[in-house]
Amino acid sequence: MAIKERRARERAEREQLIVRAARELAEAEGWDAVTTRRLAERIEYSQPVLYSHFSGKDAIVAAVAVEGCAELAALLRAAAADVTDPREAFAAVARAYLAFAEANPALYDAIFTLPSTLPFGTPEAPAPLHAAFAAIAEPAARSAKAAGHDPGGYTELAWSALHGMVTLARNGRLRPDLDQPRIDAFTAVF
Amino acid sequence: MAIKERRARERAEREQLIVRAARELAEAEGWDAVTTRRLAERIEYSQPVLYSHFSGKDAIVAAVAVEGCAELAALLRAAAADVTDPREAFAAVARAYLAFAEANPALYDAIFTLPSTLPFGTPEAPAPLHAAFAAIAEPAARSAKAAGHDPGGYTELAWSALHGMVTLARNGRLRPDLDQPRIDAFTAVF
DNA sequence: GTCGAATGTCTAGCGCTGCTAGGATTTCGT
DNA sequence: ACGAAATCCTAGCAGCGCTAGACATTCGAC
Repeated sequence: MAIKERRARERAEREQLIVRAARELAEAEGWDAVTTRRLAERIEYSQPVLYSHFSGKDAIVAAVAVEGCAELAALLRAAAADVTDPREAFAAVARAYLAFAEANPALYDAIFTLPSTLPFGTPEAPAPLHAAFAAIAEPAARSAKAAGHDPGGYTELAWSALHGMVTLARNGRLRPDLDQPRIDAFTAVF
Repeated sequence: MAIKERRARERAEREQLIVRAARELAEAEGWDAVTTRRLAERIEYSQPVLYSHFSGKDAIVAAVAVEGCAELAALLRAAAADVTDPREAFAAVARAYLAFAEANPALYDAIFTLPSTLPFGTPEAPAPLHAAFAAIAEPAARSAKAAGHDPGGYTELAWSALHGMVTLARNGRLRPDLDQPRIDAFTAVF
């Protein structure tokens, strides 16, 4: 019985080892550099071992994304925790979101940009996905209401603006000297 | 001399054939399906012929993107052509932009989403790139000014919101039932 | 028309990718 | 110690972007 538990523990540790290796390699060199061979080497197993834990490379990326969602949710909640004004709270959430994306580009891509097998927006989605979305949507909705707007469209528009800023800036399509004016415009609007 | 011209003409036609094949295949099946083998088969040449026209697959995608920029620019200019009110003109541009993205997902990705070798935002960028960006930025700036905002940050924020809406919606991260409220919110803000 | 040079196109193959089949090794229970 | 179960591995598949050098075609000169 103790053997079964040790085995399960080792298995879980190895799974986490794979997810961590993928994440670190992606942040260091981009997702293109995350190959099954490099992951296998990094965890000191052979390639097929990856497949005893995950259905494929996509599933590894999805696991990294789920981990990232949990962290993002926690970060956004913390950003808004001591702010009572809804608009100020959402401004704080927005700044935290942008900072997260800047600090964790590969994680951000895994969650929001890369093709994904994760069931976003469905009831079956893992809890961290719900948590991350709620951590954006709830402060956004409160801010919209405080400004007299209908929260539905505004919430999604605000998130779209954040996401657009992240992705266009990263692709070199936005002017770096307009970073602050852009964020100021964002907080003025939303 | 006439032989030289015929050769140049044939070469240009073949180059255009490659770009068209890539574009059609991408729109039909996504960029993942655009492989050098499939392109070569489709234009009825062997693979290495692609490399006598383009430095690599990236360059083919870039050529598609440049073509798409020209079309987008023309479309956006046409959308705003008969609208005198700056805010209405930009609303029309926004709708045209969203419609373009929806009608041409692969083209949109080639321009705005995929890693690119194109020198966006530099003086050396091909004219269609400048034209497409100007066709977004100029109406946006006029709309911002008409509303009493500083155009710099607002212009880029507006574009970020559009781009965010396109990409998040495509990835299934936005609610389809909020499509219209989201666009209404956009035009109310920008 | 013939021939050689120039130009263009091809086959074959490289290194790399994600993934799998089946064999080899290790662990566990008796 | 032995056999079964679990785990891990090697080797290899099909596919990817790209390249070297061989082969084929076209062109210009005679």
